[in-house]
Amino acid sequence: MSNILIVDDDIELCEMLDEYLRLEGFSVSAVHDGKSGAEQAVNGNYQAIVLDVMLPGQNGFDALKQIRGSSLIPIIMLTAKGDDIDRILGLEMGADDYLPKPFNPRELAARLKAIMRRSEQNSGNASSVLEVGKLVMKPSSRKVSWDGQDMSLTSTEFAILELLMRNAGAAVSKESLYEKALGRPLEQYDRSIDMHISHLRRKIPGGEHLIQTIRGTGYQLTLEQ
Amino acid sequence: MSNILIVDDDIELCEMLDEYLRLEGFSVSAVHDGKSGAEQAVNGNYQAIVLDVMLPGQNGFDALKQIRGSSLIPIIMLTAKGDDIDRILGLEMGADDYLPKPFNPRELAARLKAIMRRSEQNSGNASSVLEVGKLVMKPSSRKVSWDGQDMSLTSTEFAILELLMRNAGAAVSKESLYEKALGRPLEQYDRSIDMHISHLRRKIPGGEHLIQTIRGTGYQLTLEQ
DNA sequence: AGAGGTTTGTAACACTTTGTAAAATACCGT
DNA sequence: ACGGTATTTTACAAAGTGTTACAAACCTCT
Repeated sequence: MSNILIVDDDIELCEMLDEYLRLEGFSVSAVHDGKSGAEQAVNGNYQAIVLDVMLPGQNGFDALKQIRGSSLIPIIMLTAKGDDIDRILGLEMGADDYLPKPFNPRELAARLKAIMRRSEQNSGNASSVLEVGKLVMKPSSRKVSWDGQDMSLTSTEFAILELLMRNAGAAVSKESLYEKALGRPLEQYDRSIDMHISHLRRKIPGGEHLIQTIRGTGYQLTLEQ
Repeated sequence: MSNILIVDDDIELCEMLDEYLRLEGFSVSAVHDGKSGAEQAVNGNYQAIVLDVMLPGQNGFDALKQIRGSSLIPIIMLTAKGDDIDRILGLEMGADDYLPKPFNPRELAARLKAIMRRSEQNSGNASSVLEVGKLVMKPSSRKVSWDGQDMSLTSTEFAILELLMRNAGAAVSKESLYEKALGRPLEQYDRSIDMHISHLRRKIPGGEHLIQTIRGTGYQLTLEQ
């Protein structure tokens, strides 16, 4: 059964969606402000979130950021006309899809199914645990272990390692490491990523083999040991 | 660079999209019927497909099915106004997204970026192993061994050897070695590939026999030992 | 076979990128 | 504001890559 959380202050809309989505085989809950939305969203009971941009108190963007801080749960944003689509879908915010109001509930159902299908495909291992050899990472609880032993990483090291693990076996460019892990573009003579890589290599046993340098390109996590 | 294939019989629309998507940093090609669309889509040169539902000859759904038969390339369907059912069908048939006509090109660009970002994340693809005689290469773990013994190659040497191994038994032109391994065009008096080949020959036991010079063309890995 | 031109092999050097220690700065909870 | 941690900058060493130069191999034409 797919549990959907709707976060919208329009109570009538929530009831209507509840009714329609139940017919489509979803199970629906609703809350009406961003703060409770963000709290509920990450409690692990839902498979997808429908999140309105305009909310009383904390707005939808803040809620989105807060949720993305600890979860990759599929999120559809309900936007007002004219909102900046690029930002909503972009890495900055990280929504999976959006739907401009007013919308047809059938379309919401279709998009919900689509993003849930995608996220199902993505997480071969349902519980969103990343595993590469003896390295195990749980992004939701921000824990990493090597061969069962917990290791302590700083948040930047964590972000970099997460990116590398999500692309294990393939090179990740420095550009995208800066962009996605540090949230800023790579500038000339900027060496921070190199420094963090250096630290990671030292912290992870066998790190110098695990994290390979692809000169002129970036870094890569090796798949086989 | 991201190559996009547009499959739509509306030539004006194609030109407009071409223009707009180029501004957004995509590289665009267009074909105008489903049959060529399906053929082009799977040739490996594109990172995403924009596919109209209404096409002369083979319609968009057939093309979609055909493409999905052999590729998981990201596909956005362009649907006619009003046909929710078609849209839903499209998503259930394995399109990654859809956009009802008429649409804002910005929205297409945003959705393209979104699905490409997703598919980039997904491709933790199975690690293939390349074998040519006693040479074994695992690109995902960046390891090469000769007769079971690991050898250490630099990134460029690795890239060149990978290309040669993927085309073992056939000549690989210097042009494509420069283009694909060094990521730049071959310029006059540029000898770097020759240097790297020289190093490779020295590092690989029996390298002078293994890597053959095809004068005036390029280099080739011999199949027999 | 030999002359003359072109392409390739490789050593030596020049330049670029990366590794990492250490210092400087930013950040955060108290 | 203070102390501790995290991150970025700086500086220099080490490794990798590109350029130059010349010798060797090859091709073409006579």
